[in-house]
Amino acid sequence: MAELFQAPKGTRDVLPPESDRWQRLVAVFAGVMGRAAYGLVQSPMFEDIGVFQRLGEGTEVVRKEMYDFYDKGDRRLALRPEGTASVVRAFNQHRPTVPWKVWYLTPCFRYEEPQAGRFRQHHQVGAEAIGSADPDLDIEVIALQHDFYRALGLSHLSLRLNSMGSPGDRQAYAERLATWLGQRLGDLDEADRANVADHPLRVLDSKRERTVAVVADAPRITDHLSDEAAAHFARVQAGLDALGVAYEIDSRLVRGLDYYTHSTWEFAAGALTSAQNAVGGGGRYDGLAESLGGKPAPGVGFGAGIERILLAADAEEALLDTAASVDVFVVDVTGGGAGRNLTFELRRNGISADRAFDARSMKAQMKVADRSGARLALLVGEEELAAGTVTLRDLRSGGSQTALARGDVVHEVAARLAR
RNA sequence: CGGGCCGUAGCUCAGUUAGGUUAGAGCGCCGGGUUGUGGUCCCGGAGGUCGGGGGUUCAAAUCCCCUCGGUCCGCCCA
Repeated sequence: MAELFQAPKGTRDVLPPESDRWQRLVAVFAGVMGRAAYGLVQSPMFEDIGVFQRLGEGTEVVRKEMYDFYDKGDRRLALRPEGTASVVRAFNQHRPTVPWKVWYLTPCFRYEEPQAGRFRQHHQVGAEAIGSADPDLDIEVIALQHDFYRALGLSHLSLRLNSMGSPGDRQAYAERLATWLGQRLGDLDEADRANVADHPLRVLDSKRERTVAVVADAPRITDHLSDEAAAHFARVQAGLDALGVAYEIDSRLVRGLDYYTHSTWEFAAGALTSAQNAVGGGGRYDGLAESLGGKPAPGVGFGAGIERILLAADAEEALLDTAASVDVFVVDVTGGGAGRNLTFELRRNGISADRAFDARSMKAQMKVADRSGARLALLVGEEELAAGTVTLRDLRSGGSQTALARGDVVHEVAARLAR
């Protein structure tokens, strides 16, 4: 026997019926974004590694989790670890009219140890609005993300919101924080000390006990915003209030990616007890387009992890599996040809239909018909074939049967299904 | 990168503590229950190198060593 291959570590096959939940999730997302005039963008799953390195040298994602490789042309490429960078790169490349409002569905790759809600390949839906600094776009994007979760039936979600201020504010605050933390190095957890000088904001994100205790008293970014940034933040809060999107301000919220300015936020699933309870997050990234070599262009967007959303949905018993079924099941005990033709005739007239294969017995075919969930069975035996008829059996109401002329089948079935 | 738990049929698991007849169950799958008909019920069947390798022993799913997976926690993140 040849070696039995398995899906690589940290990856999963999504099969029916679970894949049906994916389809519905994506359909809900496409609906929410489509109604808000966001269009689908498809971009390559790999890019020049530089595109992702601009996400920030302070991020774990870039520092040690990148799936990078050299291709046959000696180009250094990487599989995308997140969705925003490629979209911004595409924006720079194509210069669409602004604001450019797009959504995406993509796998993301990160080389890390798998655990509950964490994979080497996971999937995100997300949206970006690029080319406008209007705080109403921050609001629009946050509210759309919120509405997406609600449309899925999720209710136990919390939204934490923060502002990183303008790029200047962020820089000034980082320096202020580095100085403050530098005076308390000895009190920090050893593992966090290395970040103080170069990536002080990362220290705010630490979950280590000693560090958390120290950071509780650290200066808050929201106390050091410029007037302009403070006004932006106030407008965002007012807008969310007006749209009924609940949130709490968390001035220590620092997300994993370094490019955020102004609004930054994260949705967590209260129903998830695992450590990986973030189901999505986003922020404004006014400096990213420029750092990717484009003209300066502000932008704002979010990503949401499909696997995590489905875990949260499981916990809330939302977005449940629905048994996929067809309307009609065709049983043919005359060899299969008549049933094949009838099945396609139904399908070509917009009626979902399936059939059995391998010339099995009528009993066996009826079992399959039952499992298929079909409302109606159409039976073709030697008698029907000779008489030019098809027997219609109602599988739900006790099994009443009627004979139909072969030529009337589609019409009759359609009429029955319409009831 | 550090740590815990777990690998026996397609799935969920017994059996491992005190090694011993052809390794079991439920579900699922296939066939049958007399002359074309599902869901309940009954009968039968297929399907497992007990994760892999080595060792101890008359004898290993069971004991020992190594190894590979899976899973979960920390850290980090969706």
